Amino acid sequence: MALEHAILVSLAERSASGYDLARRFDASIGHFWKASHQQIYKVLGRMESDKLVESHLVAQDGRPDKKVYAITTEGRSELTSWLVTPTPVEALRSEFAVKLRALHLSDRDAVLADVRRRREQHAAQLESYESSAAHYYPHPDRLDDDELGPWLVLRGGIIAEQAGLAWCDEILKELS
Amino acid sequence: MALEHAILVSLAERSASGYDLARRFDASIGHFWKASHQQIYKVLGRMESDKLVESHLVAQDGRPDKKVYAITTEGRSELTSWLVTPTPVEALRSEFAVKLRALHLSDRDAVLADVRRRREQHAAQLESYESSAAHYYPHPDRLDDDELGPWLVLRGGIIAEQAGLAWCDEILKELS
DNA sequence: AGGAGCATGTAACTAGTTACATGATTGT
DNA sequence: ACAATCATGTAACTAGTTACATGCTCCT
Repeated sequence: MALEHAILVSLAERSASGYDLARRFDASIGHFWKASHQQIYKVLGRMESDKLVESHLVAQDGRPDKKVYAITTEGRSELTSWLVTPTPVEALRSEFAVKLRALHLSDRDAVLADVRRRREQHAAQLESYESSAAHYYPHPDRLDDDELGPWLVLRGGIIAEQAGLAWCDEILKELS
Repeated sequence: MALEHAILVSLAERSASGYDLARRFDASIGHFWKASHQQIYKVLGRMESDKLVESHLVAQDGRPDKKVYAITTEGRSELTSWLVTPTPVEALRSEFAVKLRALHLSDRDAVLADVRRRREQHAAQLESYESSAAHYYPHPDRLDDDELGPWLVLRGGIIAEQAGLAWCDEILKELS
């Protein structure tokens, strides 16, 4: 399961509670790996019994206690060996492509509206990635060692959104 | 569940057995929606009890009998209403992006080898899409009504593979 | 008084994967 | 003799989603 590994990556950077992880997944990593808090709590529980992570309770004032998880030595070695295994190409699953393929059975205006919606979503996501890039990496030609990975991931997001946008534009050209 | 709808699209074009569907999913639709034969049989069973499809046995000589499924009127109306509902943007899940993000914890050569592998896979897939396009749609400016959808889907595949390739090249440039 | 944010979870369900199981025919 | 193709499935498991559940504090 890759969520486990995504959590290990995140905890390797900094220890965190389930709640913290859920927020991190909403922000940075979450663009490439979504996870709900329910799923995170469940997986953290299993990871703890597998000794990949360990937790200790931290009392806070004015806020509920939190259970802070840290990666263990075992977790780190699991992470290291996962990092160097070849990654299987992920199967892309596109409901939209299935609908588009059935265009001749469908309603042209409905498809058109759907494509326009998608186009706007791609445009918005692209803009958000680009402003992240400008904000966090103003000098992409001079990146620290630990910035290169995140930067390249962000570039991947930008490239993917541009491609999504280009596809929508091509569809719109054909349909309207 | 979108597999149900992908099956309905496929059966709306032509009736088929579970086995036939599995092969179709391996070929055209499968580039955008993978499904194993086990899963297809299971879903077909449910769809039959839901009256979206109906089957009859066809005896063949020299080959095992097959159960040919056809879309029902109810299936067709389900399909029609699904086709016009707005499509939620699919969350992209990239194990590769998670690994790349952890580049500073990883082995540079292993990542490099992985990226090269992915690059070749994208290149191979792109070539396969492009030869499909050249073969099935030699005149993309004069497409029949029922060809436009599949053509646009193929274009989406081409655009996505080009983007994947471009990303790999950018990573390779940074890493080597 | 009400909503947002902090914090943790359980339960039930749906979707998808992997392993197992069978058996005939056709081609090398 | 052996592998590939045709043909259909079951069983066990893993991953992920949706709905439900609780309770405190801070801000408006």
